[in-house]
Amino acid sequence: MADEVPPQRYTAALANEIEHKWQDRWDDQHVFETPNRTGLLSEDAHHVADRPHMFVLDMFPYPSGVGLHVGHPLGYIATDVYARFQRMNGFNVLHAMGYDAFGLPAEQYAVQTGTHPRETTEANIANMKRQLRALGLGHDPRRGPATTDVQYYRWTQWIFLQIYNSWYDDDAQRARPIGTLVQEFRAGRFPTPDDIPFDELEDLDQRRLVDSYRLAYEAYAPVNWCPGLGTVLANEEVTGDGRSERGNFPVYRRPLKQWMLRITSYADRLLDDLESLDWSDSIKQMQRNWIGRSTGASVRFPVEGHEDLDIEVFTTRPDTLFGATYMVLAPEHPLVDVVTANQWPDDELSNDFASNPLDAWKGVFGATDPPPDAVRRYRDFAAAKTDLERQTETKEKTGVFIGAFAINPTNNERIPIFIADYVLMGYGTGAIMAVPAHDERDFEFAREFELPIVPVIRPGDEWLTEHNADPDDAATWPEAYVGDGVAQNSANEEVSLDGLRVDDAKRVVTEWLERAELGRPTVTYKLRDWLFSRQRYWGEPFPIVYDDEGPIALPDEMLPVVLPEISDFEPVTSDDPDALPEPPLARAADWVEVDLELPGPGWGGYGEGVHTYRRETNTMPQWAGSCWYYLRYLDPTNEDTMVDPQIEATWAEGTRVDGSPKVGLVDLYVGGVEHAVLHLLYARFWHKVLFDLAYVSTIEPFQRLVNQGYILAAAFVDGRGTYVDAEQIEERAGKYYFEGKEVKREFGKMGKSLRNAVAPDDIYRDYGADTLRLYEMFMGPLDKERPWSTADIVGVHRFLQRLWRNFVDENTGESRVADAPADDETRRLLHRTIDAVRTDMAELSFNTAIARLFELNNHLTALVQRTGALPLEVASPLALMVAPLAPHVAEELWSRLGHDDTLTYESFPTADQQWLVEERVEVPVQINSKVRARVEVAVGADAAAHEAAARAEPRIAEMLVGATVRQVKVVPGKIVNFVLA
RNA sequence: GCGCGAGUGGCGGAAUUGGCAGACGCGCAGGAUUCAGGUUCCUGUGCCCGAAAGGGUGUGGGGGUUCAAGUCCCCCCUCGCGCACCA
Repeated sequence: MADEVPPQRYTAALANEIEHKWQDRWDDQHVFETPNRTGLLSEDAHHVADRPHMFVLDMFPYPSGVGLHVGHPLGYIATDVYARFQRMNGFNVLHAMGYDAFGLPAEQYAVQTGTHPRETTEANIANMKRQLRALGLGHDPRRGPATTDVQYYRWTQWIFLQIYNSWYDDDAQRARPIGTLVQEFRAGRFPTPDDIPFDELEDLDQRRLVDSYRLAYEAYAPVNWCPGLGTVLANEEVTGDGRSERGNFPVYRRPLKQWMLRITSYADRLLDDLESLDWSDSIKQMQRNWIGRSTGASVRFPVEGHEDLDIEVFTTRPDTLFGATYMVLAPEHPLVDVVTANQWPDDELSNDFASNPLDAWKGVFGATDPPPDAVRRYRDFAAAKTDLERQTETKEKTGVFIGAFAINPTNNERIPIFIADYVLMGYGTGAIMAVPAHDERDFEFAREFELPIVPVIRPGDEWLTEHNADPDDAATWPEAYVGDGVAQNSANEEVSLDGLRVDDAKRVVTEWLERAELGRPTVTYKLRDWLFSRQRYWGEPFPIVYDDEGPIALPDEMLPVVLPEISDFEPVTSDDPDALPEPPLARAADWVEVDLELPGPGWGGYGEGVHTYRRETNTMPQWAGSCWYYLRYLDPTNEDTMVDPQIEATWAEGTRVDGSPKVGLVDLYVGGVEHAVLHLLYARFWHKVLFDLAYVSTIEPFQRLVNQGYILAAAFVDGRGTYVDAEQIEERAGKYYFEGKEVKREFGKMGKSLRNAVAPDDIYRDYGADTLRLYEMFMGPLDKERPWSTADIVGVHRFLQRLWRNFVDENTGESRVADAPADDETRRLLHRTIDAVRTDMAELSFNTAIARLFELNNHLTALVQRTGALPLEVASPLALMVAPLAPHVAEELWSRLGHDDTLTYESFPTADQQWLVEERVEVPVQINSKVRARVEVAVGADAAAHEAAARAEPRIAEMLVGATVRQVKVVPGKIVNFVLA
């Protein structure tokens, strides 16, 4: 069998031989080492001095211990094809791969086995590097740091210090060094405690005041505490049903003192600058939703019986203020305890309300006891609900009256105050004015609790007709009216909104609120500050120590703060939500206690002499290292600075796809959609801080983002609902069997959990790496999910075999390429192919580029069979066009054409216009829009010539006999259509 | 519920500005090579009628605009993803 295969056929064995040979050669000759134009790594810059620069980036991987499956490298192959293509277009392309190596799995493995996480991590990185090298990825090996390298995280710590030592100047809309804040205090721009001049404040007060403005600060605030992981988590790491994204443990809201980063100061810029990025609309929309900006007004409602107390609410519908008939506070709102009455109000209610609804307002929680007990009971009820219950439960409104009244400032009506869990403490002010006529939730609540519903916007006639509703009587309404309309019942002595449409009414009422000092225009965000500390071992230590008064930043010279060696890596985990976080580093006693002489700025008196300090024992979250790794790729060996600004500036040059100057540093960033809000938001935030502080010249990190689709694969479930190994499935007559028993087929993301992973090593063995690369690129558009089918691989493998055979005699190994001219038809096809492949590659449309190459190669197969030779003028450009996709075989063919150097830096072929223009073109002829014939006309022929040619076509002529031609439509070069009467 | 995306042969997928639907690949059928299987090469392959010529029909469903619609407009269905009491 195998012995009958021709000795020089392109089989897996030959492919592997070629692949190893070229991978070794690329390394030996440093082919993919990309020089900087200036600074470090610029020794070879003369090669590229005049080349434009391009930065092509992958989301770097976590070096997992289980190794890669074929779904992982999809994006890496795509960026590699693009990077190779652009190198051949004359760009100096930066393409490298680092490792996001801090994180839980290595630490959990360490807990189980005692193996130091560093050891596990390094072994995993080595294995992953081996697997990626086998794919032939053209990475600069000098530029891929691991976030766990001390020389890397030293700069992560340094960036933290920059953030810590900055404050956000809202007027200038940018971060500024903390020193300038002191100047502002001295100049009197910001208030000081008790209006004491800054320099007359106690040192400690100065320090506290300044600390409260920093972009990195400690806060005692409700955070996501996950006892199951033994750590706190960022909002972004908690799933919708209140569990940890990692490990799926329950998460509890608890007030704890933690490090926070002031990302909310950047909310507007993070939102607005999305406009200038070439990202998909869906990712932009996900970021917009996460930031959640809404504009409206905050309004202060006086509270009856509390002269100097107002409750502030936020609303996006200030135009409906006259219709506010009650108020709702979040159950945990701090003013609830102040405002709650001791007794229920008595009959006086019936003076203000048509009937006495007190019993309805008390509901089940206040039925028997006075308001304070009702409040306590309701709070217990609300707190006991998990987030999951809140979600799955029908959104039935619950709540209770707290016995107190606020005053609607527009009309001085008494409005009852409720607490209800449909108002969230975490958004706006944690209190709302309820306008049941024009808000669905308030409407439901009002119906439930028999509260008045006052229409202040007249619904459109269509809505009124449809619901058979009376515009003045909300009792006839089936639901709230939330659309546009004309304001009504909205006038007092100072202001009238009546007759205004919603937008105008908003403006007018907001102006009045400001004049009357009752409120002001306000913008709120869903985005919260970023919880930045974790109770883990395997992360970056903070460059922070404490004295008795609080945190102190270490000076740059004391970096890096190296992670101490300890033996017990285990965080204290528990099922008890009341357990306290306890970081493993706290156990490293000789590391935690440290004697230092700090050259402090003078506040707090910690600058003089050697003192004993305690180190911060929390570590940074995994996102810290991934926030800036792309910057380190630019200047990975620099020991003096994070990145040489001049080097950053050269890589920042360039244009967007549409030719306008780019605002983001990285030209193309490819990665998974799962980072839509986490990594991509955090990295943008850090980049903007670094921009404000003039460490980088770009306002955004990633100009163009492409999310590659997942690779799906068939997965099989047995009768018990367990996934079984997809490799052991037998198919018979459209049914699937595992160990003889029938199983059900599903499709899902390839991976360990569905037991449907395919290892790249198996594919190399059976087909070679070039085949794998080509297959992954041929499966479909990069950004679409696609089902893996090992059976389909033979298609691209056959292409490579045919390609090989067209160049090389399978039996003798001799070249079949001859320096003879190609015929015109072949030339035309070649140049059309070049033209199309160029366009497709530039648009990342690799699947269609490959299809074009198939067509050309199929044509050549017939040609070689007919003539016995492949013309050199076709062979050379073909090898070059294949090179980005299947670089090993292309290099081999190129060298067999007599070239000594790698083709990496050869020019990508350019189509000769002469061979793109056809002399004659075939045009379909339609009768009544159905194609009935085709005619050939000269290119550039006019409409009359087209019509004449069509009429001369025998079949058309026949069909036109005796028919009345009502109209003839001609689009020259495209179509002729006879419209008959 | 809101937002985004997608629905095209047996399968993966192609189709600038509306202008020959199904490129390319898999699979399938037939043929050549072969003792045979496999490989390789050639031919065919949306569906229906037909020996063929040819005809009809066809891009989730329904309507519309147009000489012409996968593409534009309106309504609906299904699937995937994200968000979800955000005031």
